[in-house]
Amino acid sequence: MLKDHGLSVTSVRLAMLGVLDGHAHADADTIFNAVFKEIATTSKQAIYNNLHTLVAHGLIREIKPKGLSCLYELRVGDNHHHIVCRSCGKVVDVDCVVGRKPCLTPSDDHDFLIDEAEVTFWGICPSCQKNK
Amino acid sequence: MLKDHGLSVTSVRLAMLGVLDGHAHADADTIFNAVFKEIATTSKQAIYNNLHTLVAHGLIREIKPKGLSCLYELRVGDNHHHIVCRSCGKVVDVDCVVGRKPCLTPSDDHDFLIDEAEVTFWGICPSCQKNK
DNA sequence: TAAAAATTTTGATTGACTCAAAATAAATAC
DNA sequence: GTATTTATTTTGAGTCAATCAAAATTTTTA
Repeated sequence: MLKDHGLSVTSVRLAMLGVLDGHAHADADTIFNAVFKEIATTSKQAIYNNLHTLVAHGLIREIKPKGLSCLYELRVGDNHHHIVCRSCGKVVDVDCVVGRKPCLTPSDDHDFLIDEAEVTFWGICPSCQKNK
Repeated sequence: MLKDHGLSVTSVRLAMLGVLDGHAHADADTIFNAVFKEIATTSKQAIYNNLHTLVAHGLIREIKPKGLSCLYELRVGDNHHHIVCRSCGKVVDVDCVVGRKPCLTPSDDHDFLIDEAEVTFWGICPSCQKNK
């Protein structure tokens, strides 16, 4: 997968992809800590470098719900959306509401060349509802 | 308007609302600089304090497109959406795609109690299209 | 007008993220 | 396989939006 994109295969990258495979919507710090358990010499900077590189090559997707750090996920290219808990910040995926290429058409595009519609649902997750 | 919400009427708040009235999607720094022209003794902290207070009382709305600082606008309660230019960061409003309470229903709510659907369209604005 | 409450100012601080350059590892050419 | 080139990683400093805390001031209430 990395080679297909002309990227070097490094232990840090493999570890990062492994972490994301087991933990969608992880932030840079979470990924760093998880990778650090395997590779004690790794650095935050390497994590940031690779996150940017992988995003640029479309291997991972970056989202940034208000109030949270950037989150990363392996699901790319399917234009799925997210529900975010206002209370604990938990994020879950939801398939696109409308169809394949969904809400790509706003009521008025103001002559913008639109390539993505990002949808974020906000609410309270089940466990935070209980704790209230 | 401020009094209706039990808030003190201060010169800084009036100036801020005036700025937002003339300039939707302004960030804290922009608002500070504009207010500073009227009230040379004002501080960034006062701006931040009031932005939070006004947001909490629902008098203004805060959005935070990825890569930009928090932006503020007077249009509240109508669940409108935004188009953001990937190149220059310009933001424009779009009315809700679907209707009054639009996309409030995702394909699967995962038992979240959802209260808002935030839609951000990403693309290239007309003037950035020309400069390409 | 005085007392109480809210706001503003001032200054320090945080934290995610970035920048830059030397050190190292991976890929390519021989 | 080894040398060379290229890409990645490490290290350390630095940025910037935003936050925290407390004293000073303004606004509101009595």
